[in-house]
Amino acid sequence: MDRHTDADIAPVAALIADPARAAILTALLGGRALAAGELARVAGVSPATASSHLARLLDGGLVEVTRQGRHRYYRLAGHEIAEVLEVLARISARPPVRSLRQSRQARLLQEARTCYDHLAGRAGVALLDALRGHGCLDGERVTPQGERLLAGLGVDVARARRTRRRFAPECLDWTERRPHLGGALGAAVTAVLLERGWYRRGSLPRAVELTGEGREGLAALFPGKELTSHSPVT
Amino acid sequence: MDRHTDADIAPVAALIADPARAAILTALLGGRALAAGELARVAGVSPATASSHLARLLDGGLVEVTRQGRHRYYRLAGHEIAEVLEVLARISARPPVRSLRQSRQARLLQEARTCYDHLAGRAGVALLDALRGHGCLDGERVTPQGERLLAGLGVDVARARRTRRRFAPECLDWTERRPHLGGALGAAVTAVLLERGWYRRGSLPRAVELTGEGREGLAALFPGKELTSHSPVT
DNA sequence: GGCACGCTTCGGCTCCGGTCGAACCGTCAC
DNA sequence: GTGACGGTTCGACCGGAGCCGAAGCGTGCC
Repeated sequence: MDRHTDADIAPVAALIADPARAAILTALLGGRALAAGELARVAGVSPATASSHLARLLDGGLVEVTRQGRHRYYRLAGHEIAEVLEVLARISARPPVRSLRQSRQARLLQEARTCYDHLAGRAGVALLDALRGHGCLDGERVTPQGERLLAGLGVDVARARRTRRRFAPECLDWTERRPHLGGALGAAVTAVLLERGWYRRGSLPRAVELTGEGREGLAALFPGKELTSHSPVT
Repeated sequence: MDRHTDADIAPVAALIADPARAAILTALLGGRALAAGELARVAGVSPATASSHLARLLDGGLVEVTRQGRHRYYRLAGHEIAEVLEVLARISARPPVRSLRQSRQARLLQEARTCYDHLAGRAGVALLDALRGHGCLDGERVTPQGERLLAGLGVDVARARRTRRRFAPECLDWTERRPHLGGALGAAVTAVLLERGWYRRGSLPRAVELTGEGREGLAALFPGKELTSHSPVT
């Protein structure tokens, strides 16, 4: 068989294969655009090296850039890219935890993080469970009851449905090994949760944390459910 | 942020990043186990080089091997690996077609191929459409009507449901850009189609082709639907 | 204007990893 | 046994890619 009849996956894989670039891409999985300097720090390389990596990622279409003053903010080029990184993470070994600080950071990410633009980790899995448990979702369809609940929360379900992106796929969580809500609906719900201040961005690029209002709001929305683990991460 | 708190995706990506290894993995997407020599030919490298690549893939857990006499047959290490390759293919550029022969091969693969262990290409997409169009599937659930139809075909739906693998996810087809049936159910259905001789393995590693019985059988099963394109690939 | 800062470009260094031929090991055929 | 064949291992070669310091470019601040 002639290999040229197939899509050429090697070049894209090569872009992800470098440790510095992988670190950059993983940091961008947080969904926010980050400045080149920050990314250099994240990847543990000099600004010169990071710049060269970013140029290659840009050329390969994995990231996009916007200039703002003397900063250049980089972000992932789309949710398909995020999907590739998530799927890769699922079959990659989790490196051993080396320090107390790392262990705390790891636990923060396991608890609640963004997966590009939707909620993941224990919180994301629990949210999907709660939606299903309250009969808001049937497969990928939103039930009438779900429409009411989401509308009350401020989620524009109809708008999410109009996008070309898949509506409400399950996204297998690589720390929990169980699904959380992805797709256009997952992104819309997560955007609302952040706007309302129920979750806020944490100190790590991908981490988010539940706020006091969030705890109350979610408890009212899903009575009898606990959306996060009982012991806060310390 | 410390990058060690995340799964490190770079090593796995590096395994896929080499053109020869990518060709080997893509060939193994056909779902069959192939001998080392065949894979060397497919990748366009010497047996020595291929052997070194296969050793690395084995070490990285991407492939498995079984010895049979003086042959060693390699296969993908699981459907998660196949998933990674498919997702990567989706964001990778399709290389330009260079010759008539390649163009014919490409058209064969577009028409019908296996995606590790389930049917893909136009045929796979049409099959999912037919199942949905006849009310056999509702989201990921099999309807009573679907149970009857699949049982008549000889698919053991209950057994597919018992596996730990996801039951009936949609798998976005990278040539058609529309979903086909994946997961445990997709694999079970495809196995039956091959057992019955409705499809048979083609000359290319991943290609399959509809047989005469297959055309009749599918037409009887899904009256009024055409499961493949009207013009045969020549 | 002048300086500080963020980022990129350039040049040169180093090293990892892909490549093959040749030799080696095991299996099958006769 | 002996030869053919499939596959792996070894050793040597070579090119590409990652790395950094220094210099260059543009923007913002005072």
